[in-house]
Amino acid sequence: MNLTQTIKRPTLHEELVERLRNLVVEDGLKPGEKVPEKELCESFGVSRTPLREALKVLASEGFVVLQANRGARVAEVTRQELENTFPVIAVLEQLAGELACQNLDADELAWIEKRHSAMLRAYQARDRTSYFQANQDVHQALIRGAKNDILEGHHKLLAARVRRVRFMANLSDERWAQAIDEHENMMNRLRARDSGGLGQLMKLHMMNKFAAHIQALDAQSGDTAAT
Amino acid sequence: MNLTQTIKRPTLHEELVERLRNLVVEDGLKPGEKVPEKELCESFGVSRTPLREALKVLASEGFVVLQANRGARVAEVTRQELENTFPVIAVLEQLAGELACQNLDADELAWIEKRHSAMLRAYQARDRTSYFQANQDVHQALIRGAKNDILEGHHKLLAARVRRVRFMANLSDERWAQAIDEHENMMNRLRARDSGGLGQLMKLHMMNKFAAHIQALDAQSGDTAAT
DNA sequence: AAACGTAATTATGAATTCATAATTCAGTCA
DNA sequence: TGACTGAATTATGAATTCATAATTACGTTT
Repeated sequence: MNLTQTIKRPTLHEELVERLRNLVVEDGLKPGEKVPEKELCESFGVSRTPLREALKVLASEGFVVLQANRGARVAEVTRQELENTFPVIAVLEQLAGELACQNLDADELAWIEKRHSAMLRAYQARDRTSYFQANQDVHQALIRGAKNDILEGHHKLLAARVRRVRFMANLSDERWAQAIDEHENMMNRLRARDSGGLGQLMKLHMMNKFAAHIQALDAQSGDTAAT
Repeated sequence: MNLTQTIKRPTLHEELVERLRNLVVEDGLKPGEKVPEKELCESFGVSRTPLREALKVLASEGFVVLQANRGARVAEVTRQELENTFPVIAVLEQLAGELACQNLDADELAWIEKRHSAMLRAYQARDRTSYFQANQDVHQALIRGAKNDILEGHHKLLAARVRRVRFMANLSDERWAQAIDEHENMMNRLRARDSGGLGQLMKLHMMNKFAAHIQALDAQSGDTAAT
């Protein structure tokens, strides 16, 4: 019996990092907005010290920007940043695909098959919410399956940063069909344990996804500019 | 004329992050060692608040480990971590190579040629220190040349984490010759602006380098175990 | 009324203080 | 002697305080 396990009591600032990051990622705080130290302190019931510690961490992760003597602002997600982030995520997914082929165990593969099926059903029903959930589950399981903490950690951070841009509405019928097709191919490569092939496909899948997003962004800003 | 440029006065904790990270990377604090808050405070002439803020950031970057109510320890570089980090660096360098081919300007290319030549000369003279410097310059310039801040930032962090392991002594004659050969090939691909080719080569170059390091590590620990 | 300058207010970075958890060190008993 | 107990000490996390920079509010001048 292992008695060394301590009671899981995360320190205050760690919890705050989580909650603040969520606030930023889930749009509780809008980009460019000033982070209201005082209000957050009382709403969380903590003093400024741990909150500010958390802000320093968030800043190093790129979610907020610190200005000397002017506090923190929620970082804007610029188009430039998106265009820089996407290819990095893509190569990380490529690596994840390669490693997952080698390291996935049977249980994990079964789970992925299950979520993949759920994703297909969601597509048939044109249920965007379920689709996105299942899709994210598949990708996450592939990353996990790579069994590489460093890879997982960096991927998670980058993914969180782009998740702030709400892409769900951007999914066109054509792109959706294409994405489904790509996922089918990925599953085939995975079942065959073709690591190079899966890696290539995942990278391509990501690049296609991102290209679609950028295109949608452009169309959007074009609209806005025209108005 | 741009008058919006502010006087570069970095905040205390930012400076501390730099200095502490350096201390860890450059081995001023040994892995596993407890981080002596008090001494560092007086040696830097600051109070605990900014120092602890810096430690939180270092922890999120993986250089130190925080234990609740037991302060910070310098993170150990485990073999597992090295084996996980290497492939991630490798794919980032691959991407950097691809992007650098597309985005390098003439000045940057000239600088790389210069440092590449210096590297060759250092090899002829078997001058390890100069070789490592020139080699690092080349790689850094290639990363910079990719013109992708996200890529650069993540690469820098990962590179710092493995730099803590002192590999210089591990360079065998065979591996050295091979590395030089790989660099020549890389330069040829770069001159031809063959982005896919350079990417492939850089990834391979990294994987070979890392394989050699792991081998050396094994030999070393084998020795130690035998003694 | 608009623009400027100055005082009041607020927000921020950093030092200090405080409560508590961890560690050290005696002293006790087997 | 050596393991255990419990008080003394130290270290740590978090709250509070403090000095100063930034912002706002208010008069003054034109």
